[in-house]
Amino acid sequence: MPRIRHERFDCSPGCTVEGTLRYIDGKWKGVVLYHLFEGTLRFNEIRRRIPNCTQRMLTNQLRELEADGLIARKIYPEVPPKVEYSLTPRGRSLEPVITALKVWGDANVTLAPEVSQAAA
Amino acid sequence: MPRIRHERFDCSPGCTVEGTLRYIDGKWKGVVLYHLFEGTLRFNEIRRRIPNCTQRMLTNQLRELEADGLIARKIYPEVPPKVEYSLTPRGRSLEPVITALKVWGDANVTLAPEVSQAAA
DNA sequence: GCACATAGTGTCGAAAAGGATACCGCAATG
DNA sequence: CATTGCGGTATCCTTTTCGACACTATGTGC
Repeated sequence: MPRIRHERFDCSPGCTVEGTLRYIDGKWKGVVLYHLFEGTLRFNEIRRRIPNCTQRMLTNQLRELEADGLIARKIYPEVPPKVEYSLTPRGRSLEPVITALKVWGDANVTLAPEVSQAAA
Repeated sequence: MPRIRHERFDCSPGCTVEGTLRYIDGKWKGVVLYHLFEGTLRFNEIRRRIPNCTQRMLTNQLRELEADGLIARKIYPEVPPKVEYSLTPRGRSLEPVITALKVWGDANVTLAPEVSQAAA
């Protein structure tokens, strides 16, 4: 479950902003959503796209996104397990938001020079 | 200091999304930014607009936003202290992002029933 | 028989975020 | 003299988040 940022969302006129943030807040949710905009992916396909994320964390994030109705989880009862993740319409409706975040990020999140080389 | 979501932002194609999130992540940053879009505000003016936020947390969030170059802090060396907060150009450039968050939130973050009647 | 791939789960512990409360100096106000 | 408003700090504590690591069952290939 994501951090519950405010138990009530009428605290202030801008609180739906925080409300949206509550859905995409979580260390890897933004990236997961981003990759799912490309299309349906299996668990390990996502995992390979986000190598820094541990299996347990990925499971957590996917479960939270599913609980929030943003992604759908389809299990194929085969014997090498197969699970596919895809966006729900609600999840897909986040696209402009993610896009806005990406646009700003591309312009402003300078993959910091000292970070990109040292990454200490 | 905000949570450092990823020490590297080249981990995955969608990582600038997370990079942007890093700036606005923090329990009250979204609301603070939202209010500052209205114009310059003094410390206690912001505080009164976000009554659920404690003084310590507000100070923290403002300091982080300042450190990230999103807001400017102007101190008037008067004897009843006076400090004004305003957006920097960089902060103002976040407006489309905050707006996208708000638009989605207004449509999808259903203010809990008892809340939405109060908001009506 | 052994390792590998699949999609997870369980437990532990460190670190960070966030909340509660008390305190600061100073001026004006009552 | 006491209180209020200003813009914070300092301290303590709880909750949440996140990462490391080990473990599961099943089927296939070697």
